[in-house]
Amino acid sequence: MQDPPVADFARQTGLAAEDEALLAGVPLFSGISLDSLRVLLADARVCRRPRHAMLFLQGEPAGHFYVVLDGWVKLFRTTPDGHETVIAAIARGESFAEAAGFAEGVFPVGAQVAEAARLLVVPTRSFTDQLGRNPMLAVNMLAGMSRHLRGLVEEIEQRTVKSAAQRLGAFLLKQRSDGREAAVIDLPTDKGLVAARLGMRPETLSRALGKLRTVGVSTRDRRVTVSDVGALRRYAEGAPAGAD
Amino acid sequence: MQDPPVADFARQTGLAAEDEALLAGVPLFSGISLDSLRVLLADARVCRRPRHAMLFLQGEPAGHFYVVLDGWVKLFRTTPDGHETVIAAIARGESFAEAAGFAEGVFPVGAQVAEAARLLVVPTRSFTDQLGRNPMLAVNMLAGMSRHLRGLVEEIEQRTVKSAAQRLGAFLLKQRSDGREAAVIDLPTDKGLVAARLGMRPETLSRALGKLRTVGVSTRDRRVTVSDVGALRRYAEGAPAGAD
DNA sequence: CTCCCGTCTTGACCACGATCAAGGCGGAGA
DNA sequence: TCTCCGCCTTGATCGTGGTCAAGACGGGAG
Repeated sequence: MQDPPVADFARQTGLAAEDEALLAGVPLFSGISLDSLRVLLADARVCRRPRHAMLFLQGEPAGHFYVVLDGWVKLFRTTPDGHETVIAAIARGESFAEAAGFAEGVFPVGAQVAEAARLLVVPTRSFTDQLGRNPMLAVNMLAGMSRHLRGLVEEIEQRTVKSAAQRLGAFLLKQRSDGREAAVIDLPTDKGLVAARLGMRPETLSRALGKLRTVGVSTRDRRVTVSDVGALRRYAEGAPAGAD
Repeated sequence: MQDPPVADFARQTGLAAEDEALLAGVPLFSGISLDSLRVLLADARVCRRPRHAMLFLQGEPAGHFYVVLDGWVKLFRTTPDGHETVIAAIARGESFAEAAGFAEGVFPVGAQVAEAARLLVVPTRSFTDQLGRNPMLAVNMLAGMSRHLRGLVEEIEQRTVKSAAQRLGAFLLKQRSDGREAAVIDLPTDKGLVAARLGMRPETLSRALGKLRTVGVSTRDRRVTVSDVGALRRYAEGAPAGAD
């Protein structure tokens, strides 16, 4: 008997074939081969959750972490005075509560589905067990994480050097799934969430969309159409005072 | 024969006893026991470098990473037009070029000693070898890193919500080594470097120091005196429009 | 001592995005 | 159909920090 074939892995976890490509692209798993990933995620399971479903509450004990296969998840913190502030908006292909993946503890934030989601749920225990059994796997993850760390920090620091419109442009380019010159992007639930994700107020997002109209970006409700991807990319990467 | 005694470790690496406490506090090593740390750093060596010494150049092949035991190190990037921009200022108790610790490659930035430094140099190869031999060690490092990651991202995001003066206040509080109510802090080399570290221009640092004068912070050259640590802490943590 | 140069400070100005406030639009319910 | 109540947009204003520019201060060399 060999290791269980790939088909078994898919059946057990509930992962579709195209999900594997997505998983390989998750920052947390960069630097890990597809085969290793199958081992690592042997005990993971796919689950579906409707909009507004609560995944976990702030302060709840954590025994697993998540990868978003589809949809959007909102992380929020409830302040002492009962006010709710959005910490992050997690998109398809991203993981969250990863810290819970290595050491059990409590979730530092709450999580709610913002747009009907398919999630991969990974139990902490089996995950670290597998890591412990495959030393080089852990080292590769460390390599991937520290590489990712640098990129993340750089990106966040660009918040000061790039304008709101440029950040929005970069966000749209990243969302666009196909590679064609014209693209249509559907924003998650409400624009307020997108604004939170980009670290700006809804009003500013509105104005930023207005500025992008000059480089061929049009909006109808929450459907955004990019007529010239190249122009948008040039705008997003250019100097802050670019095509204005 | 047992494992080599602690004294041997100290003699081989050149680490002083008080350095170990510092190392245990390095974010990269959080979540690792002191004993494990000794194993992990068996091949590391302490070296001293005078001010202005170049540690490595941008694009140079990387075979090791650093921990600052004393002094300051400046990371910079040389732009195509020959201009030099400061990426970060690394203080005592922090590591840099850590990405090089897990996977060999080239240094993405240059590094120069800004204030006469004692450095721990850790060779990549032996470091990953040890990690591979001690699986749970790698898992613990992953736990520590992802914990640290969250804190780092949060801190950087506060750049937008905290004022320049507040960030400076938090910086001063972190620098202060003793715990008394009044404290004296010596800034590294030039104030321009401190400004870079805090993500602001030198002019803004100057004005921020001016604002802190109202909460009992006085400056002479690069010696900063905090007369009331509690007041400063209240200011740094309070609302942006606090005691102004 | 004087000159020079780099660092630090201070001032004036400006751009960006947050905030406050008012209106537009669309969907749900009676 | 009309009303109500979200969300979204648009306008006006303001605070913060970056930029440009001009002086102050201090140390080193001649």
